[in-house]
Amino acid sequence: MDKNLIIYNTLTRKKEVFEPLNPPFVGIYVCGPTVYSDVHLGNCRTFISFDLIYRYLLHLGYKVRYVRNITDAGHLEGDRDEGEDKFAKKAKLEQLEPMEIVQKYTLSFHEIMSIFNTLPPSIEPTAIGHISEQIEMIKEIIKNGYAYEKDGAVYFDVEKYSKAHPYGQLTNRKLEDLLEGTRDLSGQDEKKGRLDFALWIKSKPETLMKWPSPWGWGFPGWHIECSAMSTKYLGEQFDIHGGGMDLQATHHTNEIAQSQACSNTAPVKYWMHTNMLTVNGTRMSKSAGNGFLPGELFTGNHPLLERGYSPMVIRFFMAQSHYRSTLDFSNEALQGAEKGFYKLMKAGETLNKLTSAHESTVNIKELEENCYKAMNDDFNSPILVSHLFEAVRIINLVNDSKEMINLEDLERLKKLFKVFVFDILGLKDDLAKESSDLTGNLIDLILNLRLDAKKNKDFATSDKIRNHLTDMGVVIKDTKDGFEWEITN
RNA sequence: GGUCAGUUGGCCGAGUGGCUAGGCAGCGGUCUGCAAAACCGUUUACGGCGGUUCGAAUCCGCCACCGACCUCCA
Repeated sequence: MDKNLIIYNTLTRKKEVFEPLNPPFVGIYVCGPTVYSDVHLGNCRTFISFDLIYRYLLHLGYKVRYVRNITDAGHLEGDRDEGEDKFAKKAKLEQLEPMEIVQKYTLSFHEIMSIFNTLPPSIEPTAIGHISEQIEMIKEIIKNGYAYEKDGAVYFDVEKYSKAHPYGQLTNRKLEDLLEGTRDLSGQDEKKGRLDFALWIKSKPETLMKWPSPWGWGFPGWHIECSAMSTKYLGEQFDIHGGGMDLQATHHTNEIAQSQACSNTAPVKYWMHTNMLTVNGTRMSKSAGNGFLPGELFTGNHPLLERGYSPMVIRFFMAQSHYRSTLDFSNEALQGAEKGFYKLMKAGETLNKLTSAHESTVNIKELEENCYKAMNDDFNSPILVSHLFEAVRIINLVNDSKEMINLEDLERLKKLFKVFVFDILGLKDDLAKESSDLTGNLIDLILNLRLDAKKNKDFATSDKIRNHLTDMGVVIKDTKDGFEWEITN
């Protein structure tokens, strides 16, 4: 098997051969959700993308430690160390304790992730659970001279840091450009430099979520949690750090600076960023009113949705685009994906019924190589999907006796289908075919009566039965000397 | 204004300096009592204008449009 995995590294803006720091171990950290409201569908895309990456790394035989955090404290509105705490605001709004907010949305996040059939991460640390680690890291950064305390708050000194290390490398920006863009500091601001960001924020008397620190009561800044937790579980240097593209400029840039300032090493070898989700061409966002929640997408209960789409259809839809491209949601696109997905699932069923011949007229080995080639090229799932439809074509042709397959190839094809469709793409067949024995027996009985009618050329009766059953969601397919049926919806 | 992406056929979406991804939809056909499913065939697209090249949708430049982040505003 070709293990020549290539990953696009945001840091270098190039595709690079993936070489883990300590093979066969791979450490991967993905910025998780801030659990102050229902998980955004864009977040889901990021986590589904990294689920695919995680699954493929596992399939290649790596011993992967996948860390995805839960942000449950310290995330202020506007990401600029000012404004209200997201949890406190929501708590006030819903008349709950901040920790009730955290619990509520953590649970719903896990539920949605499980519905999308994502594997749970190896470790899912929370910011609140790692306050002391964050404090220790801040102390170290102060000791190294890259942070300063001011009236119970601690800020990172970006300008000083940038003299020793490149600061904006993740977005290819120079410090001067960044400085140019910021406005003058207002008089009461405690920051020395315009670009400085908070590592520790002093609490106000009314702040509910606060902890003691060497600088008094307060809470950690948003960026420090990821640096502290990734260091704790993956070490000062680890292989892959991922997240949405919107985190690249600020959050990840500051993460690099913090870790570098603390332990004097670049924390991450490969930075990976997933692209945004759009709806009818524009970015999905709450303010634009074009965002829907995962639940609304499943049920179709949203003005922009003609109807609901199953979680696996959505997962398949996402797999049909590359993680670094924007993906556009529209009813037309989703319905197209739905057709394709069930075609793929049906082929999987057909595959299990195929019989082998003495020789093969199809090339399964080549197909398999193509599948690996696609995934090895920066996890190119759309190309993989296109090859899987080649598999679908082969399956159907063999089923129609238009091609032949020998036992060895058939086993290879079955394995390929299972590995790529279910293990790697993380899909599962969700066709509603659970029916009681009674229902099944009744349908068989009715269809046998219809078969009799057909034999007597009583097509009026046979069509009447078929039409009625079709209306009830039972799809009938006549075969040479009998029938097949399945229940849809 | 700055930085970075992108603009592909009816829709969604890959990709590559020459060998026409794939899915959905459409059309024609095979099969079928008729259907459905499946299969076969079919519609040859790469924002505009220049340039490099034997050859560019693919490389370069300019322009237009769209998006993200920063800024602004909240």
